[in-house]
Amino acid sequence: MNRPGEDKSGAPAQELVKIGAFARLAGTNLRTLRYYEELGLIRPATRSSGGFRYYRQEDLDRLRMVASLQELGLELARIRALMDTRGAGSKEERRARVLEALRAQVALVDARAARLAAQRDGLLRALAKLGECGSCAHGPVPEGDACHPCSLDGKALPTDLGALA
Amino acid sequence: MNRPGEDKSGAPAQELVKIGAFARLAGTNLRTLRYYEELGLIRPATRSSGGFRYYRQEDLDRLRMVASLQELGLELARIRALMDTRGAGSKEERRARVLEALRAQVALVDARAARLAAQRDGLLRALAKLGECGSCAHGPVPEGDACHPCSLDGKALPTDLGALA
DNA sequence: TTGCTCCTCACGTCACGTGAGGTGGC
DNA sequence: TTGCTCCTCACGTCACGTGAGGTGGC
Repeated sequence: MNRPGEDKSGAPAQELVKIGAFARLAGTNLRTLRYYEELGLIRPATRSSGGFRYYRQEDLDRLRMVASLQELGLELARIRALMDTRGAGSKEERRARVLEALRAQVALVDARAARLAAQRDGLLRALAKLGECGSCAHGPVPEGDACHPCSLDGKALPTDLGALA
Repeated sequence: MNRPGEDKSGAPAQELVKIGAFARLAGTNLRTLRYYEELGLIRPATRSSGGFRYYRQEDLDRLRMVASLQELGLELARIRALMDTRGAGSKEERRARVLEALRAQVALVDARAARLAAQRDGLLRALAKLGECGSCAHGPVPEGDACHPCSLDGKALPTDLGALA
């Protein structure tokens, strides 16, 4: 049960760190590293006979790239697919794959942003309408009457807030 | 085993529909209705002796409001909390609670939008940088060298794309 | 009786968080 | 030997989707 990376002279063959130190270096945590390993994203360079994971400093590059791509919103499966095909094909082909993935991500982000904008819009509209209710003597009673249409202007409430107001 | 809502004369006391019809009326599906019931958001007016759910047309109002609030991005637990306190307190208090929830939601949406904007920004930057790589003779070899810093300008690649390009 | 509708589990999704219960390493 | 670190399950999250296997209702 000795730590790996040591030859008989006791000199470390490389800089190996346990998962805790590695996580600290990378600004992440143990669970995430184990999860990434499960997904095939990063593996420790070796394991001790007791099962402890040992990482090389160089593995940080790979981990940092995963983190970077994740910050851009890519999901882990996509990131894995991208990294799996590293080294496959020519330099041009590899670049094309990355470009493709990033462009697809831009489209995804745009779609999400559009949804959020619509939500914001609906929220402001509802907020404005509820502002008017302040001066309205009507309104649903506790028993559950709903305001639709609005007693003030006869139009449906935005997003059917009728029953809530 | 007769359907509920019928008295001895066989005349329906109210308009009762089974879950399938109700889902169709509401533009949703069975699973969602059952899930909402589990969360305490909507309950069928009654059940047949065989366990079938029967809904009133009027229950549509409540369901539509859940759907509307969900479109605004509120999570179901929040929606439930809002609807649970309906009828509690004065008209003003109820209005204040709704206003509060909607304002909190605006803040949430804004935060999400900011994150998306940052992602979009990072994506465009990475895309631009990768564009330059096309004319670069360097680049990581299959064995795993990474481009950091960039061989062209000596600066770190955006979002650590170095190992990918 | 035949179908169509409905029922209740219960697993899967995504990226981890959070224990529980138990050992490795210096 | 004491602690600190690490190990492997395994459940929980959120809003359902998707079967499986079985019955209700007209």
